[in-house]
Amino acid sequence: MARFYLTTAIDYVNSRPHLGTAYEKITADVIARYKRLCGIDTHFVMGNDEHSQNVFRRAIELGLDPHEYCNQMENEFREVWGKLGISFNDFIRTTESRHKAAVQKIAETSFQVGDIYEGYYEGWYCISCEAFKQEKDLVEGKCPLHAMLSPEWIREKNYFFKLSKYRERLLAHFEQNPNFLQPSSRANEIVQLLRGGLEDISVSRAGQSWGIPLPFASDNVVYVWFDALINYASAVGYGTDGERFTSLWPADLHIVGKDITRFHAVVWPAMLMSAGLALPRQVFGHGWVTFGGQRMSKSLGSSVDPIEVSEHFGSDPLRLYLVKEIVYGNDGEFTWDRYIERYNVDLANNLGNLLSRLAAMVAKYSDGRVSASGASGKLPKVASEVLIRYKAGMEALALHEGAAAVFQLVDATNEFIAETSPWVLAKQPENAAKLASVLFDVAEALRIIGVLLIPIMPSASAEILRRVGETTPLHDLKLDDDGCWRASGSRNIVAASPLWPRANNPIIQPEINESKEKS
RNA sequence: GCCGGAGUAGCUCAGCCGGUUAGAGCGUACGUCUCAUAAGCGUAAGGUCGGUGGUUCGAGUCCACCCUCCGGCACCA
Repeated sequence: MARFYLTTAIDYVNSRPHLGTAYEKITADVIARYKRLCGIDTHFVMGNDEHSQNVFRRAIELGLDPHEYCNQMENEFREVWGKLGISFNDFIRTTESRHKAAVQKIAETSFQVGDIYEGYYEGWYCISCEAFKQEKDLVEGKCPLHAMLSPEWIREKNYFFKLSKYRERLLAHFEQNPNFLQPSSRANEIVQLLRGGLEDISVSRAGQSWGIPLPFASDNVVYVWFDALINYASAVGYGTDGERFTSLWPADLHIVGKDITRFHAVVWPAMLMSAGLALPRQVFGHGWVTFGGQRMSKSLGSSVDPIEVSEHFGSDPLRLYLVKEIVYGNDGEFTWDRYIERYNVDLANNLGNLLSRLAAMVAKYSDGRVSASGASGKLPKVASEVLIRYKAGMEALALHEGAAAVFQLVDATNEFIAETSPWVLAKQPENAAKLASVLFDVAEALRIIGVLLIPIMPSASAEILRRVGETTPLHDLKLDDDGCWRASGSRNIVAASPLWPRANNPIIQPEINESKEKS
């Protein structure tokens, strides 16, 4: 059986996830569910990144043991992902022993082949933070968190990874695998970077307790990327379950934010080369969800709570909005006005209303049941064209195109009803066969719509399929069979209250904090 | 400063390798059906495609310069 291993970036546990973070998980989930719908054995991994001095400090501030703090954050994250319908198969935390084993194994392997060596790292060091600071992070030469103290220029012995050694191999990989990093504009940036040369990177810090010790130098803990990136391997058994690792590695797709594509497209592949492991097949760098024109950020007051959004209409409309309205790979704006607009148009007026129209007509004209009659109108052809466009979009990670294709079938079905006017046919006994055919076609189009929407709106799809009499359980439906027109059988059509009531009253918008004027 | 991206109808955006009257959705105006969630369907108005100058038989689509906005420029997840 074909398999697909998909990951998102693991998240820093500094606060509850905002809509921007949720966007990444939702789009990845759409891909995962799409692959499953295609009958592919899909393994979808997410997780939390817990080793960081910031996390450690935050826990201390709250008077918590860091592990305890991370446990609490895990629960919060899991709760949000659960409410958004994220169907991950595994959730990895970097403090888990399986992760520690993998990091140490890769570090050891890399060390053995001579890719990790002792060196000196220099920089501004804030004593209170117990961490090095970048020049750009300092405000007037001071640590923004501890402005009372002047940072010190410190030279520390730690370990470096020979990133520079892999420059040519990485360049060759980019040349030979033009789809390795998407969107392609990102790949161009990376190639430029590689041509310009690579510097070795520091991969450890001395004198810290919160982290994974280097196996060959236990007074050093592994630093940031050399820890976090390895989650993709540790989650599938590297260092703990070789058989499992062999069956799942390499990853087919890493979904990450565009800001960290470099680490996934340069550092991570180099680490894998050093450890003698295969590279992931593809990395996709998505854009930001902006709010008020700005990237979501708690400190700027430009963040939106995904749970708050989903409490209005449910998680499905939010998922649809994010997938359909934002070109995957580009930035996209979230506004409450536009969100409500799309909800009303796509879901209340078009798809939801279509479902109601069908149910009412079938109840009135056909005793709640539709049967295939042989002759069909234009919908089978439209449906097959839509299926092709849908698949093309999803396969190419143009998720917005896949989603848009489904709604082309919704539109065509509403048009078809207007063109055939079943209410007129119903008054003409001689047109009974025609009427039956029209009603069946509409029901069948809706059934296909329900199937195609499974990855995007899983809960709503289940309800749509129930109402149009699809009896196969959701997880048994397969795109290549059930996404095609079925010109046979008869089905009960369930009449029920509107799936998405029109939102006529404006939502009371949550207070938007004015972003502070930056001086 | 360097590199890259973007600037197309009121709004949000499509426009691949240059080719007939520049597209979609929403919004607006008008018309229309009545099965439906005052939803559906149809028609129309609306754009000198950031600016200037080029290449070309022909440019939103290529080139140069300029203006505006955004991102990246490496140890920050």
